[in-house]
Amino acid sequence: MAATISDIARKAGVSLATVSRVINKSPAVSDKSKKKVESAIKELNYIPSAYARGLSRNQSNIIGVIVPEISNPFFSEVIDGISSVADRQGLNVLLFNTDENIEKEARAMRILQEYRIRGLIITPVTGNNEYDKKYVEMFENMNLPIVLVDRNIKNSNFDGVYFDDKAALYKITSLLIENGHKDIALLAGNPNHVIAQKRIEGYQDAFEAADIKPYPQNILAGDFTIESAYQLTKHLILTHRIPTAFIGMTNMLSMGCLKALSEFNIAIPEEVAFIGYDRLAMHDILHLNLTLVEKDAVDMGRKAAGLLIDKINGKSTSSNRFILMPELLMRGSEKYPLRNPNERTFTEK
Amino acid sequence: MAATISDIARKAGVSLATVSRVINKSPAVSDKSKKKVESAIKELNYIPSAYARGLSRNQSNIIGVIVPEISNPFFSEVIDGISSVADRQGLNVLLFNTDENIEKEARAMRILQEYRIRGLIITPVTGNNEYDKKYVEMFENMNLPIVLVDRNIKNSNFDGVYFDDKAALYKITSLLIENGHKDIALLAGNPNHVIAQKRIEGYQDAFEAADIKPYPQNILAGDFTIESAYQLTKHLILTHRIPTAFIGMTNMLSMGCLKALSEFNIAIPEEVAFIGYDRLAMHDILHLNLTLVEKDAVDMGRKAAGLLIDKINGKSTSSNRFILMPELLMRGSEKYPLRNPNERTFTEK
DNA sequence: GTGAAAGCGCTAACAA
DNA sequence: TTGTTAGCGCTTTCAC
Repeated sequence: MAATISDIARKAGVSLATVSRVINKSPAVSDKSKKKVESAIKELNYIPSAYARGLSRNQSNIIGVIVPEISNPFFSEVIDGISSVADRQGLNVLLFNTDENIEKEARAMRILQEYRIRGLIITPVTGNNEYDKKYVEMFENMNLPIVLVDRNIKNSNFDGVYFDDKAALYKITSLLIENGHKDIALLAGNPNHVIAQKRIEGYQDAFEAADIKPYPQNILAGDFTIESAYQLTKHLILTHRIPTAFIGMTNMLSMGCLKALSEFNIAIPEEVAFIGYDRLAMHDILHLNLTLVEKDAVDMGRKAAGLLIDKINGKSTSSNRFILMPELLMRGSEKYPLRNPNERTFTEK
Repeated sequence: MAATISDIARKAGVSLATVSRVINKSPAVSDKSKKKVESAIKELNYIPSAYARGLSRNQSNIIGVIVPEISNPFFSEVIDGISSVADRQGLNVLLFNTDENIEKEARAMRILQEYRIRGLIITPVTGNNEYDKKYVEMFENMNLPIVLVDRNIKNSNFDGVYFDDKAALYKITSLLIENGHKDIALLAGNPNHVIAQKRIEGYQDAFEAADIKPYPQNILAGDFTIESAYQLTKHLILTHRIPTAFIGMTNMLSMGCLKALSEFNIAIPEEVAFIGYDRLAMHDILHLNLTLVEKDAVDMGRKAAGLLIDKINGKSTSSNRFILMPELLMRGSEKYPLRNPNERTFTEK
């Protein structure tokens, strides 16, 4: 059995209260008592119980972090950012991975409440529109500081750190249009998701602003996996034609699309233009000088944690929502292609 | 204030014990009481306190997970594997990221002890040989089920899930030698680390077995970052010559090396052979058909969690150590190059 | 500067 | 099947 505070008190010849004061660095303790207590602590290798403390203070040091896909680099970087800030504040991170699964999410939320967490940082599972309405109730019932990351909940307005994806798509699309593109494919993920909808809007708005009609079949709908983007791109190449430009709506979708392009040896930017999301190590490594929207996940995590901590401390200022504006990193892959790859014939590998 | 068990008892007109029984699914409760309790729970939105339960049971449901670099895909996948298994067992994951920093690691360990965790899964910080000795004491003093992942501690023998990196390097190097290579550069990370040492041994043993003397300057020592591998490769190319083959000892080192090769437009496998670690999405995407050692991080995480749970349950079988044997994924990049890039002149970009 | 004692919310042994 | 009660280890008031 681990040593308890009374073991220390007995050993040091003082009361429980004094030991507690030493542990909590209360100034009102004589140096002599303090010394005695400290050496007893060392001797018995005493480590206070988070449970006893939590119970008696009726408060925890835990924040909950719920992500939908921990092995996605975006989220592991978000966690990195959160964890570094939380650490500095003496808050500990209880982590849950939902795998985009609503039941898992609900279970995680429940468990976190058992831990009486101080606050919650969550990227909610998406794709179930029915469920979206329940979030609002659920979150409000929890009566807990909550910060969302990257995904807002439909028809609601929770505090959080978001990225203006609509603006990003608008910017990307406009840039391409300015470069002479009209035939622009969009790897659009699952269009039932808010994520996708906002971005598609941005894409369409840019066309509208330029007074051009986009080809509806250029919006390649599927899900958010690499595989889906890969298949859709391949299908487009084999059965239709190759547009002059591709847009990857997320890093996963970009990867799938790039994979297909590479498989057919379609060169960027000589044969097609490409603009994606997120700077990935692989781009640099391969000298793929892609023009990109930069989305700094670590920073988003840090900001989310900062926001949460402010809320925990009641420092809820006017701005409890960060909406990060997209910046384009221009590297040339937006240019109108020199050659038209449609003159070649493509057959399944 | 959250509702407590006594609120429920009062509301349901039963005793605390009965409520507790219902919560813990004890069978010895009449249907009638059960119903009453359950509806009271629902009505008051009662959620038991993990602290009170932990204190009274003197036990937690938490396992600690300590990784040195959460944004490294290897570790986020390990966490993915751990978390999926832990979840199924009703264990919650308290996560710490040490950033390869010993102080942070010590702090994490301390906090985890405050939570009276059931067990610990850790990839210890490396690089400080002095400190390595302390681990043994520290871990043994904690008297806690501990499972290491990927890194063992020097001169010790902790349970864990390891990968036989020495065998991997032996296999890689032998394969290259069989293909006619003699001039093989090894991106070796920091040779003070156990990780690096074992692998260098494998490399050297393969040469010895083939009765060839390796060039000492082909062991490129630095640290484990992409940048370090990039600089070392670049330096080798500019100041010495280009070997016929490169080996990346970790995925990070491979990336740095590939980046430099790509910068000089040195083609794989036409001009140099390359063998790396870990299948990364980028390889597929870019049709870099690299021959690789496969290291399944998610699986290592799952195995680690399985091992830990067995230890927690006292099912410590004979094998509390997994040493995964490397498998080579052969894709052609091991071949002896067709052209000799040394005939070109290389200048800094 | 120090100590006694009540209480945090729950479990579990015991009694009924 | 149910209830009573004594803790679990700590914090915190209050009195000294």
